[in-house]
Amino acid sequence: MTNSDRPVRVRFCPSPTGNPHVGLLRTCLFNWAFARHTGGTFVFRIEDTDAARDSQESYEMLLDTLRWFGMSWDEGPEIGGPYGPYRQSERRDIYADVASRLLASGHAYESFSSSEEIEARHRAAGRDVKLGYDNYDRDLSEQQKQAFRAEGRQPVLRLRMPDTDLSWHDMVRGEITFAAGTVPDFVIVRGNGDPLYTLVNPIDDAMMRISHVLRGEDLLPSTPRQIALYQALIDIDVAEFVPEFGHLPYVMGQGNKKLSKRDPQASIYTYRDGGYLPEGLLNYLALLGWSIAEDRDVFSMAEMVAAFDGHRISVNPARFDEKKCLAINASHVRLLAPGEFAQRLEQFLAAAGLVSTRPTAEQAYLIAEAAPLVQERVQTLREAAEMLRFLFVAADELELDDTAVAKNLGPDGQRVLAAALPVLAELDEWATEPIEAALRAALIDALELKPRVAFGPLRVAITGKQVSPPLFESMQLLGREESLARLRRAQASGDSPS
RNA sequence: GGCCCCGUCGUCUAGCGGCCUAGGACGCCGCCCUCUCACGGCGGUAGCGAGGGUUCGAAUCCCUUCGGGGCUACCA
Repeated sequence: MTNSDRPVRVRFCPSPTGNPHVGLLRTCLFNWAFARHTGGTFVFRIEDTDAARDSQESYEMLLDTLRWFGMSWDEGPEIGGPYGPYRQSERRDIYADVASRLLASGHAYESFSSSEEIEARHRAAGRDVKLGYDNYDRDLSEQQKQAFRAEGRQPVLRLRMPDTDLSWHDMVRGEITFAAGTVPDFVIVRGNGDPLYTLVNPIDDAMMRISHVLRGEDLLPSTPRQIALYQALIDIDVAEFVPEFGHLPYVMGQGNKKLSKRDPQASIYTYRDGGYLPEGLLNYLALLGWSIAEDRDVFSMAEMVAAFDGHRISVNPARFDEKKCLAINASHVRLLAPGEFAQRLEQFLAAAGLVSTRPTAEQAYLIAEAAPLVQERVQTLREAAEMLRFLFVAADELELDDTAVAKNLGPDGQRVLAAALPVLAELDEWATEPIEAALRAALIDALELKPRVAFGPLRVAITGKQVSPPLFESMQLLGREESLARLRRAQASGDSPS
């Protein structure tokens, strides 16, 4: 069986440290999309072998984030699967067993050298001390080992690297070769018996029958070591094959720095709480190193899945551009069916505390009516919520923007308010059309004002801001009472400028 | 230092020897639409890091060089 006709099994295997960040989720997305495209299996595994840094909170954020994005996993935490458990902290016996077999078969050996000793040997031989481990303990005799042990030394386990070139065909970068002798024997088990990432990651991939390893570029230099380990694992019947590798480009932050986990710009939660749509963020993440076609960059996940065959992945690092991310999100906001947009807006308004957790009938009505007014004006749900805030507060609680007041509610503005109030008060039918007609007659025709001059003061009085949903619709939604109250309040505020 | 990866508009990219006087998107700048802001429409700005080859022909292939990045842990 060749790699190309083996069933596709890919995995996402983060370590639960810190916030889920965009680079991590980009990698997850590519794996997920590849699995869905090929009809393969998407495995979710938690690499919690570093007790000092791992946290339960981080673990839960990871699951939470995948669910928010709608990236479901076929095997993994909480659902199990045929190759479980899927948390490495629960697999320690497996690693101990494999490590001992590696040792017994001679693929691994005990190494007693301290880093000082390694360095000293390099110095003595006139070699560069940065060369790394010198494979000194490869062929220690039993007596030598006994002697070290007698000194109280705890050996680490190292993998014996083959003395051949190590190369592979990278799914995104093509042929990559590391010359024989450039990769020293590396540690797979600590002196205290703890297995290292270098060991457990390939073991799990092998035992879970992972066919394609799509991961960050930072892991590229460790690939020759893993291939060597795979060969050893095949030899002792733990692995059946060496998977395909593909190394995804970095996601960079502003400037030319790799996006740091601590950077708020990197945190998925910054976007979720900021009112981004999961499909919008996902779409942008997909653009970080992949393109669907020559002249398209807005697409759905269904379209991505249909197109994502592992090709067209870029080799260049991608900078995370917040403006473009926002623009892509805005496109998805507009793409939402009106009812769907209203529903998500309702959830966001509730989460923001602007409406009750279970909106009242009146609130639900307002949201349904107002949503279409803002859907094409905003880029995020948060922005929509802010734009509609005026609908959910009483006239006396409405905050008036200072500069908006200064620019619109001076003497000229007062003249507008004075002219508008009686007309509106006497209006027969309180609906958008009559409101507009009456105001145009009273302000544009009678006072000969330009529209923007005429409606500005009313807009500020009604919404508190210079930028708002369409004015007449806003007044209509607010109702006559409330609208008149706001206009009168604006008159009062004009009397005593602050 | 050694090893490895990368280099097309400001940014993300298309391009895989002729279709390229280099296409799209975001951004930015104009104009139109317009009750504000958006949306939408139209137009504009701006790029193959450099130098050598190979070839009738190079953004595309080769070499060198410069620049950026990563790894070089008993982290992952």
